[in-house]
Amino acid sequence: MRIATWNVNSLKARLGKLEEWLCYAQPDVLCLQETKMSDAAFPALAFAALGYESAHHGNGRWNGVAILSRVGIEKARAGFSTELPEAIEECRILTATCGGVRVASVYVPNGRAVGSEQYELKLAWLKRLRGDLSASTTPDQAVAVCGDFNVAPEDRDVWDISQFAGATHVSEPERAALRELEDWGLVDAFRLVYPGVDGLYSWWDYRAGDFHKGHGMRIDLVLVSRALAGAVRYALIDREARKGMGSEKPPSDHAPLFVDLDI
DNA sequence: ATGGTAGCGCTGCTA
Repeated sequence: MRIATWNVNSLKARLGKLEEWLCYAQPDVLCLQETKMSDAAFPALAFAALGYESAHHGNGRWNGVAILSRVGIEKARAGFSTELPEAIEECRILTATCGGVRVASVYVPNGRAVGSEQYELKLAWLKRLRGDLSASTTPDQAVAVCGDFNVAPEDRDVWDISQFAGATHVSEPERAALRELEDWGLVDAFRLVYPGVDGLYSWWDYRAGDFHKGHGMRIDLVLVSRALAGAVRYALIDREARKGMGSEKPPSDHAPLFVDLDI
């Protein structure tokens, strides 16, 4: 099974590129983030034409997550398993069972600035995610949590850690919240494949030519449960898709990540 | 040079 994740930064703006990418990358399951779309506008028919069933959770202007699957979608659930005020969940998580794997597409809040109200919300959201996982499944089951975590797990996951003093995405509380997910029983699949390779990123700021300078961060992750870790065969961040694939329209600021599992 | 770009949508917010 090839499972992928991509923050598309507006599905409406990226639909053509996404269709093209589906045709050559051939994922079995794809988690999308930042669709910036309402459920009513979600182009399910376009995906069905390519052989994908889909589910979407979005309100329109901000956030929005989706799952596409050509190995079935069952028991789709928008939001966390227990009700929370809308301001906390914000259309940032969608979970479904695809080909026997419980898949979550997550868009973790950005956090804006360390110590801000939004930063505290980010930490609370990650804690909530862990609570949700332990309430609804176990690491002995096939689970994959995929998406834009807005956290770089280690210093080597950013282009120059000295440029990030006091910044979000690298702060210790954020990393600790991510480690709590791993302590529950999730493994960073990309690092299983590239344990010793630095300089591999999934996001680059649109500004200042950051992509071409190699000024990026690895914040898009596929976390697999212990039950699946042994099945990880290959992983890749598709930097070509970040280049724009020859189109005039700008690409997303994120590259897609896919992981191949022997299941 | 305290900058820069993109999306949404029409004003300024979010990233």
